[in-house]
Amino acid sequence: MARPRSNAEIAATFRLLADLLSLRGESIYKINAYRRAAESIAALPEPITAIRARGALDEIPGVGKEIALKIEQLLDTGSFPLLDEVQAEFPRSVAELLAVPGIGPKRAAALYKTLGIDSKAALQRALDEGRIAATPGFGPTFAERIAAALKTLDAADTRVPLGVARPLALQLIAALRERVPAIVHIEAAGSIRRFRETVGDIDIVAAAPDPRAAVEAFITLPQAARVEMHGENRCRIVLDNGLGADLWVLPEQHWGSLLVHGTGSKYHDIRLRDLAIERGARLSEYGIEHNGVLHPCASEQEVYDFFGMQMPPPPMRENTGEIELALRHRLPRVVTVTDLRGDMHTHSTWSDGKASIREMALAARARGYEWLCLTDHSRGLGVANGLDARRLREQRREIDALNAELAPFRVLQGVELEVRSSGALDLDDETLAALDIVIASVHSGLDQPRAKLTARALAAIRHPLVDVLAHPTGRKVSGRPGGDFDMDAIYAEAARTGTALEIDGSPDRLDLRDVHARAALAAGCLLTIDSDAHDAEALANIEYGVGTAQRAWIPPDRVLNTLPLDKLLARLKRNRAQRSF
DNA sequence: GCCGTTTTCGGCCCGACTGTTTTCAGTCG
Repeated sequence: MARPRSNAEIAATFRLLADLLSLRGESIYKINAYRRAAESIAALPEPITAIRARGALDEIPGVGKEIALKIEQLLDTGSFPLLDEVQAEFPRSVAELLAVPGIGPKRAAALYKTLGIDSKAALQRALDEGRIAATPGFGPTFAERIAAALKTLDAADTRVPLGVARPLALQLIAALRERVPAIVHIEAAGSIRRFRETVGDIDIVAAAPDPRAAVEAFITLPQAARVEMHGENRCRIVLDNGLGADLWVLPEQHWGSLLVHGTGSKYHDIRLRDLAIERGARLSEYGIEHNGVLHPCASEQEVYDFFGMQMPPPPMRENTGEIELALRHRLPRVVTVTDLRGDMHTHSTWSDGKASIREMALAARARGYEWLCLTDHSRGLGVANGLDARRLREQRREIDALNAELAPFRVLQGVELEVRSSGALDLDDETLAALDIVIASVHSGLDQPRAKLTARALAAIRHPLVDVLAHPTGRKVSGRPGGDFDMDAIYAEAARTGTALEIDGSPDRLDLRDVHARAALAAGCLLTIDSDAHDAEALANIEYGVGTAQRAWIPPDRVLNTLPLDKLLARLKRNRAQRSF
């Protein structure tokens, strides 16, 4: 490997080291120390090179003298003695075996030493040749299980987008509720509840008087292509698409501790259990054991109350500093769905939406909004039936009539304005000035070089009639990486001009993503959280945007669409007036 | 290897499931 520089690369090196040491049978505590340091480094908000320059490496949680030294050697020379030594013992590709479910360090080391299996590919070959089934200590049962695991590993190679996993989870929950009416609580936990943009498997937790009955019902659901394991209160099925789904069920009095445990993250959870130990107690999904007595926790609040700390919203539970702040009662208040007074980015049948303006407005009002910005595409996006100046004037008449009828609810007329490949805006200033709000989008030419692409975004941000830059990077969760923008330049210019940056809640976009939104917040930017809905139902996608904003610790006073109508209009007007043509 | 509201030594998250285990190791979340 080239010399690691980035936090992610340094973290990956320590993960690899931990894996290789586990093959060697090194102390689990030493291995866990390296793993903890790796996770800690991966979650750092600033480049590790900057921390090193400050001489503050050992201030990183889980990094002491030894690991700090190894980090320095890694940065300077690309390796360190222990890494070289253990790699001489086990080729790094042997670590691939650990990713196969059912193979841990002991079996991986045995496979390498007895059969010379040094990679996932070699494992597959050995299985095909029947060498594993024939080896004492492994046998046909093990070989079968591993072969099946390898197949699903390849099929469901990576994590699936949140926008795919969450609806599946909600379906499973509805189906199970129907079959087991005695279920008291049930929720999608894990990375779904934390609104991570991709999901490794579905975690569902439930409270019911008879856990076993719920487990039995779950494993016989038609959605279960395969049952991987099941016991008294836990089970795991595999869905048709290869995604795993775990269910944990306990009686109602344990619901709170079970939900905390199921929500994670793993490292948040471990940190809580450490806190319990410091107080002479033990925390598990059953509750808190203190002086030999188990105190079940029926609500999450009870768990956090035991530690005298605030309860972080699930998207903040990543052990990236939230626990320390919660202990000091200094957790920032983050924006919630109920803080939002309206949606700033929606479409109708006037461009490529599926619902009329009236349908969108009624659905928005039913959500409890005070206002809705209708932002159909501008003419340049021909595929979306974009609007020109004449059609915008026609649309204004329809909106005015609707507003007369729906008052005090208000539909604001806006546009999602194309920023052309040349950098020019798609409509003239006179047309834009007549609109209530303008959000600008870079849809085309996302493969342009960094300088040109960034210049387009900056031109839009600087334009006095542009209020919001929509989905700023253009990335898609399911694959498209997004344009090579200079994000720091975009944050700086947006902060300077007061142009808001969007967190687009459409689950395939989530753009800005969590880390970008956090950086934008730090740079002093104003944000919007939008659904980008193309039909009435999709207005609910705002929840994904709010989840992403919570992951970025965005407070409500930095989100434009928490403003009531009069303040929003005044804010837009004032911002336009302050920026001269 | 790291760390400290009992500690600079002696701990290190916790419980469930699987397999072939006749009392527990390995793996997982």
